[in-house]
Amino acid sequence: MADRKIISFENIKVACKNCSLATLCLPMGLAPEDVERLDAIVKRNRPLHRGDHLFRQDDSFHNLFVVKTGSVKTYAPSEDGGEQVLGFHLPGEIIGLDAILNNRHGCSAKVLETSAVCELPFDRLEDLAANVPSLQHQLYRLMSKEIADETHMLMLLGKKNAEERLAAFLLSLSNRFKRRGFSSTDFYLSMSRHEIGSYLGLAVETVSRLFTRFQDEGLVRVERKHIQIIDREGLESLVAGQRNHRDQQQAPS
Amino acid sequence: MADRKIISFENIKVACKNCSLATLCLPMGLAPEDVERLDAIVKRNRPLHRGDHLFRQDDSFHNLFVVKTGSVKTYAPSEDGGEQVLGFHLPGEIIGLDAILNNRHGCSAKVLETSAVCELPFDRLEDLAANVPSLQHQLYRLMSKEIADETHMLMLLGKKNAEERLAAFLLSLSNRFKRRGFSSTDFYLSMSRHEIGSYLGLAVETVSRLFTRFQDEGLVRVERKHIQIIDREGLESLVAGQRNHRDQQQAPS
DNA sequence: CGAGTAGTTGACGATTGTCAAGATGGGTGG
DNA sequence: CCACCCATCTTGACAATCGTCAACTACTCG
Repeated sequence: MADRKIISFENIKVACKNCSLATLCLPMGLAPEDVERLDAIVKRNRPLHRGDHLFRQDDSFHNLFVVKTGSVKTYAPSEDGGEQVLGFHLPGEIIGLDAILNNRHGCSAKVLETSAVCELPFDRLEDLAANVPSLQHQLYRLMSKEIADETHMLMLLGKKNAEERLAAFLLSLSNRFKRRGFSSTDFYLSMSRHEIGSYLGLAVETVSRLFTRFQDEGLVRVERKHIQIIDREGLESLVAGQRNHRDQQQAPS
Repeated sequence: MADRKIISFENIKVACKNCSLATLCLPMGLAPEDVERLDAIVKRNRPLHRGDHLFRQDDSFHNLFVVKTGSVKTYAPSEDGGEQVLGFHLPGEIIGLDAILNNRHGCSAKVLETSAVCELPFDRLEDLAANVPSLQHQLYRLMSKEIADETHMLMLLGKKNAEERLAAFLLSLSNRFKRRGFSSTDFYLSMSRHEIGSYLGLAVETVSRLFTRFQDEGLVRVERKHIQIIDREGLESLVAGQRNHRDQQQAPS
């Protein structure tokens, strides 16, 4: 644990070329000299702490952010102080792409735990991309991925029931942890039940009940924030909609 | 009516520089000579008819598509022949951006009525964008808009009830028609009740009931596909969640 | 150690989906 | 040109999922 912390803090300072996330982040597919040019515009800040904001809704847009370690949530604040959670972001994931349109952030971003975050001035990134085709392409790919991911989420919210949503959520986290070199079967949630519910369009109580039910059914072991995936296939067949009847509907012509 | 048709068909052939959509499509903000370069790579096809596909899920990706006249739906087919509608696309809107990631279309696209569609070979567009900064920026903006729009839809599906969803849908169409020079208060739906329901995550019957209720409450006039917005403000206050209680929830910390 | 927040569990009700039957209208063929 | 047919839409009755309210437990953090 102490070891992990030290490694994390060293990571904060490392340039893209030495960063373990290079294969899923912006540098993916870039030639070494182009990575250096990218490195030159990346700002690396001190670690942020739980509750710190990367930006708030309506802030003017200057930088994209990439999570390096830790996790971040994006959310839409509502007048009455409520929050609709829009996404959870793990290391290597880019935040802020929706702000290019109006040069203004459409949502807020807050770190969920002590996290390191890289900052990329978008205007300089855009200039660099114009001169580095592989970077330009990678930017398009990352934006495309954001669109595809959100489309996937639309399907989840549009036609899946509570149980399918939570199962899909757990599997998504599992897969993302795996790609980042963490265990895919044993991890800690950095977000609250309430935040999970908000993200999945469910009440806290429903999330809580589902966790206990999944545990009773032997799909997972849950101990507050600590999750162990016991029966991955079971979860997958839930997502596939084994019990989903709305699926059968047709939307003809 | 005959007049409208003739105008539509003339539109099909016009180059970007003469196209009435130039202010909301790719050419927005481009210098005239750059619009000509863009024109050079745009393919303009014969009109498509109801039910024709632009592409199907898993097709390999070569072109982006822009609706010129008519309307198109994107949807995710499911094994059993069902469809989950992902979006409805009006003139000036780009389709296919989610396919850049894997060079493969993640959904299918089908025209809802006789429509004209422009085709843009993405690799040539990418090359051109690298040499025309304003085009590159416009491409980023359009992708950003796609992300922002989907985020908006996530909020709709995540925390709005049936009535709020349908009201938001009608207002969205109204606004989009207005920007395109059509009436914002009197229009025809090119999609079925079933497709609306699929898009909004509701059963057909719920959509149908809501239409009659909205009409009874004097918000709209509905006559099958013909919609007239009577009380725009009433619809807006519905969307704002006048009756929505889930809104009051907090997602603390 | 105490207070407040997060999580769990139970009881209940409302919204919305499901099933079924009927109405409407557009399209086609005689 | 009319009539029939089939898909779409509407309406009603019922049921189930999931949200709401409430009480209680268990952490976490000063």
